[in-house]
Amino acid sequence: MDLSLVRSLIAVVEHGAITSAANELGLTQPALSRRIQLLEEHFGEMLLVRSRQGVSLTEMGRLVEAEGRVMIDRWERLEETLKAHRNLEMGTVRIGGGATAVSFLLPEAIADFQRANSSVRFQVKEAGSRDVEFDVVNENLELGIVTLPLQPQWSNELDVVPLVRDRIVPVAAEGHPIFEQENLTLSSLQGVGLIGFEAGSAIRQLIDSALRQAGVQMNVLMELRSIPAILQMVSSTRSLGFVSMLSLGQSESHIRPVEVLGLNINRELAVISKRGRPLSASASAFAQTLRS
Amino acid sequence: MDLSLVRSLIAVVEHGAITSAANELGLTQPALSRRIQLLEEHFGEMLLVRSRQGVSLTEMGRLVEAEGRVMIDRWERLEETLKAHRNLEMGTVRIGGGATAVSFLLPEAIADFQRANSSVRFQVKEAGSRDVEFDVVNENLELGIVTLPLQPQWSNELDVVPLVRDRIVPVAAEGHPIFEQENLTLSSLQGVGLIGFEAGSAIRQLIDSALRQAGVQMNVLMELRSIPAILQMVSSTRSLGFVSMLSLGQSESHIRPVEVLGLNINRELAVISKRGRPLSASASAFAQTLRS
DNA sequence: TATAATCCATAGAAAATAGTTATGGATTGA
DNA sequence: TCAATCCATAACTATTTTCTATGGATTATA
Repeated sequence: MDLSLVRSLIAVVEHGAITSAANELGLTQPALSRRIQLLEEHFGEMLLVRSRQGVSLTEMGRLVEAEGRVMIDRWERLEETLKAHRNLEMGTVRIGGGATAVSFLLPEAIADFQRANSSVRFQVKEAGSRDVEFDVVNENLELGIVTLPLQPQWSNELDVVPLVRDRIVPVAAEGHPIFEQENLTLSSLQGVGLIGFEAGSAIRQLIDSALRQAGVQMNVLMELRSIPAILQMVSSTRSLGFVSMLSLGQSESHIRPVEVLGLNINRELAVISKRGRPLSASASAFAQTLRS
Repeated sequence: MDLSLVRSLIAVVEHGAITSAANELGLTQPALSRRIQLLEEHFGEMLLVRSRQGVSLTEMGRLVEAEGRVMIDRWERLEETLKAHRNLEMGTVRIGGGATAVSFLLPEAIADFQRANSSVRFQVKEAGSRDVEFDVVNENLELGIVTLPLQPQWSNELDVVPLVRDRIVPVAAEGHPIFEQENLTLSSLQGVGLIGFEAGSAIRQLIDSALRQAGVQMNVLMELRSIPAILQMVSSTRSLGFVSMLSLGQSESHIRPVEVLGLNINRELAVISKRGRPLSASASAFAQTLRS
């Protein structure tokens, strides 16, 4: 199953003689002669007709040559493909992240990256941090952006690179009565209506535990998955929401953070990848981009 | 460019571990380990991630595996194809012959042959004997059925197997006045109207030289290529034709040979093939059929 | 007609490659 | 902690490939 034997055959056919083909291949004539014999032995067929004025293909030789060219071409194409991946001229980055990461970190990072490497494609999956961790561990995703800390069971299956420190703040629409009050404290939030992330999500757990710790019980009116939906709801129902500062940055909305004394919910986002598994060239390059 | 290395990779992937794959392949673990390393070296990429619980593919490994399966499949298909040709389950016989051979020898022979080897295809070229010789010498045809003798210039480029001795006879339609005469002699043909083969064809040359030798001058009314056309003309114009006995054998026509004392035109048909060039299995088998 | 030249094949030696045995490091399970 | 189980490495051996040298056969040339 050695394509280089087929390649020898093709060289011989193109030169019409073993001797001159051997020269080109940097072999001696007996060596090349032997290689053709090996191929003939393998297929159990004469492939060349030898004569004084060189050689020519038999019918079976023609079949082997034609199919051999295809196989050699595929082999070379495969080499090219691998090279292209190395040079970031090809490739797909499979990355997952939570709502914040996918909506407010990735778009810019991907745009940056594609400016330099326009041929690399992206598959982005939005899911809860724990789901993303699962997918990375199971190699469905190469990279993930998740809220720390990791699930302990997987912490030594993953490589973790801290990415950004993020703050979760209560928000309300401009003109909401809460902006009238000065020196808001935690207890002022008692019983206030809240639009939250769905139960079980990492960010929701952070918020819940922070409020529980402060002894505040808020009134969860609604649970949503996406940040834009939450902001929309905050705006139209004139209730409170908790969202990441990252999601307030650029958008020109009338939603504004509410300063509450003593309320400080922080989280850390990190890039994860499966430990011990080398990243593809494109994923590796993108992870680099993310970190800067 | 060794597909057996790729095959090793695939075996390893399927077993999930080098050690057990090595067992199946009848190799030792270090040997198989080495083969994978060779493949990795060739492509300049890690293809497997090694860990305590076996190995798994990298992204690039996946590419190599997928493409490798295709290439190995093609290689095996090629082996099958050659085997099929050997077993006459495939193949094409390219054969040429003159009008008589193509119309009156080949149909039956091909039918016989295909009864036993239904998958072998035929490409039949009808041409003058000299053209057929040319095509066989130039390997456009594998076999030819021609009138002997060969063109001397090619006689040592061709293998010749005599096939059948054939007689060329004058023919006329039943009821033609010539059948009234008894003891026809050559001189009775003097000036008689003749439908003949086209000038230059082997059979025409035979007839011409036989008549010339006998000192008879016939009157060539028409020159045609195909035997059915000649017979048709003989019938409708009520003139004489010269055709091979072979072409009168089976057909139930009202054309009958005319006995002329002292007129004996014979020719020998032979199967030719290019000397020193092995016939394909199907051509070889068909040549065998022809001879019987 | 002989002679030289040019193919390809073969034989035996040399070189290169691939495989085996033996061993070690690392991780997992008992 | 120990044994077991992976894979990697090293040194040796076996096999395969290539090279050198040669010969047979055919074609061109003297």
